[in-house]
Amino acid sequence: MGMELDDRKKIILRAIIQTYLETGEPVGSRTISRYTDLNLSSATIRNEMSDLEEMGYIVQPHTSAGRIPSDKGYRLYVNELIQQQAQQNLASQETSKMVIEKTDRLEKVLKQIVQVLAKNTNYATMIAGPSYHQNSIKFIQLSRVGEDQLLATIVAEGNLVKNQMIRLTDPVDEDQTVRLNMLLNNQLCGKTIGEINLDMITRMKQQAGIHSEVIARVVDAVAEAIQPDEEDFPIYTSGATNIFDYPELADSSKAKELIYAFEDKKELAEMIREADAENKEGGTDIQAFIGKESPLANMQDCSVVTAKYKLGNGMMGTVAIVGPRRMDYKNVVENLRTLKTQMNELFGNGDAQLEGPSSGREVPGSSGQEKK
Amino acid sequence: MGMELDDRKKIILRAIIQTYLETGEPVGSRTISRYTDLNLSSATIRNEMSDLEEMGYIVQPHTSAGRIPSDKGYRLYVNELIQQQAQQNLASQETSKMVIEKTDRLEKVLKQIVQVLAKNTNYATMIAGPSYHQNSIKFIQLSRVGEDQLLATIVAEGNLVKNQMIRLTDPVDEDQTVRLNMLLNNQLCGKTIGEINLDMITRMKQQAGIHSEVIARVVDAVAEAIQPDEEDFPIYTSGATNIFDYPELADSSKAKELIYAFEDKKELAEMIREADAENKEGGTDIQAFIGKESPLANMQDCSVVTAKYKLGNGMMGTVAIVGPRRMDYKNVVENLRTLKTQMNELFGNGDAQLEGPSSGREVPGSSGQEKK
DNA sequence: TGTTAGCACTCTTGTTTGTGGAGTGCTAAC
DNA sequence: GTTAGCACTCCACAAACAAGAGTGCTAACA
Repeated sequence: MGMELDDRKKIILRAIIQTYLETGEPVGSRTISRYTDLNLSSATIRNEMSDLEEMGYIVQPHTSAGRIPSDKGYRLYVNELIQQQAQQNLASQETSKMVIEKTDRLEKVLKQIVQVLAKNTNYATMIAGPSYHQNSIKFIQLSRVGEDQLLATIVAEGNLVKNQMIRLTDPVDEDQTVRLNMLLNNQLCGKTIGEINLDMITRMKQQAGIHSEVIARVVDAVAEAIQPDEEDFPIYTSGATNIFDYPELADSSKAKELIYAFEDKKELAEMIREADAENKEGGTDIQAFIGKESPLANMQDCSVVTAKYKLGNGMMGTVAIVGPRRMDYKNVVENLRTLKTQMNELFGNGDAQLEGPSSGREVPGSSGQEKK
Repeated sequence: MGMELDDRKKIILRAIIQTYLETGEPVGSRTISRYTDLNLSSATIRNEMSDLEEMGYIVQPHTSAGRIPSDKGYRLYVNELIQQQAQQNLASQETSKMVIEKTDRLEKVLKQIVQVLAKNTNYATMIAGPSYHQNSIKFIQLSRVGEDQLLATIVAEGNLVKNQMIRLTDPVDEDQTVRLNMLLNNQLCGKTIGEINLDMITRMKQQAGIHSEVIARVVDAVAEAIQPDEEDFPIYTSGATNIFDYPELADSSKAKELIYAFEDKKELAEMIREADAENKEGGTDIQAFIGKESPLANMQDCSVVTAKYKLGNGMMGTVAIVGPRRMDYKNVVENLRTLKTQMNELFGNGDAQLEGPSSGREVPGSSGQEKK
């Protein structure tokens, strides 16, 4: 019995998958017989398909229907695709129609990315910005806003900015503010946010001595500001409604769950984390989760393709594209690859060219011109 | 012919509407005959319904089906509802299960509001935060980040904070920075952001004299930071997926448009603006847009109920609830009313109790305790 | 004059039934 | 190993049908 996956079977499998991706309907032996240049009759194809089914690469929705690819079949196809692409990754990039405008606000870049990807692929896209957590603090500016109010402005590597209002029980004067400012800077500058732990904070409180009450509050506030909270993992999405274009996802119950995930974003953050975790072991930067492999329960009927990108200043972002199982993997992978080169062009050459957002978003960036 | 809307007709109409709101299905004469305590036979009801239809308060989906309320019918019902509620608005408020936690970050309050409303009503909700535009500038802090970089931190009334990175062509020293800082503060403090126009900016550039090149860039940057941009109208949404629970909105094409509006938010901003515009003329603070009255083309099949709230520091926010035509107006209006009292409790007593977000969102607020 | 019972009629909704088509598996011939 | 042929299966779609809900109208009634 011809039970190994010889070349002919591969060709047929690929033909089945490609046809199915285009039409979305189970594909029969006759179609393949014409579609390929193998010059085989439908009967022969039928035999091969029977084998392919037994091997688990394709399935029949019901007897006497055509075949559709199984997750295993997609897997094979996608793996090949990713490897192929990796080799000739310079060839097709020039043909890309992706345009990421230069801008100096990270937030805007991220929004653009998801929008462009959503438009190019017609799937739902998302991107997770860099986590504030791994950046080190550049400096802290303490300003008196009123008698008993201070504003702490914390600037981290990559020009991420966070603001924190501090309301005090007792008034402070300008002098104290300056001293506090120095103390904070001495202790915290250069440390990464992850490094700043409770130990350090209590030590600072002790060193404070005289105004220990005031400083306790200030230090606490600053500590809170830089603690990674839910907002620390900013996520932008675009094209969530694209899923309505794919009938297999558009029925109310599934669509509701998917859309909810894109609205809520907490689940998405979870997904990104899981995807990143798996990505570490694997070598490639592009990762595909097909059907049941999907990291999220809601997305068992979808495929998710993720990729990691440099965002300047050593920050990394992860982008994910969510579509139906029968997504156009080729197009998706191509888009992700061209995005990669674009990002390298934008951020590859060394130093900061854009400001990071505060806590990931929404703080206006520079109007400074980029050095071209 | 009994062509004026006498009391009995009103009762029947109300009964029809209420029943329809509950069941979602056309309601027949027999149902009303039992449901009301009028003790009338279905035949009589039929006659009355025939009249009501001729008057335009109800319609028949097809011959020999029950009746459903028309927009005009809803209008009457809702108007009554709003007025009734306005009178007895103290009675039922205690029974509310709405809980807005005290917190000192405006952003979080807004998020909470939409979430609670979405949960209580099971409709899609949104809130537009205060526009930065009408607030006046409290002070500006200019900090040197590097040789050729400045960070401008702009604090406005209500403790809205904006950050703006400024990249310069030439380096500046500490001394210049301080002088620039003073100039900016002298000129801009106390002005509302709306007041700061091009005139003022060019005047400042002239006054600058010596480092006019540097100051031009700084002033421009600050000006840009406080210009109302798209982000100036922050909108939070929740429960967009609730619309899937209402079959009349859940079919793909309509759902797609609605969900898209909630994802994109630009359209929502537009809607809020229109609603606010209409709200000015009308006296009441709660406004209902029923079916075709809806301010957005996408929402012609929905009803939208909006309300305005104080958010402290004289800021106003507008909240909107979007559901099917047959939404539970009573519950919605009740929820909006209790929200109103809650907000008054939280923000009614005078001064700033929370920090505003930068550009409306995402800047960490104070950990300072509220004075209770 | 307003109210009610009765009845024929209409329209929707759900179910059943039947038919065409696409596709398969198998067998036998090449 | 490949292919033609054929019987069989199953879905998708349409037509036919029955049940139910509700109406409008007419005629009787208080």
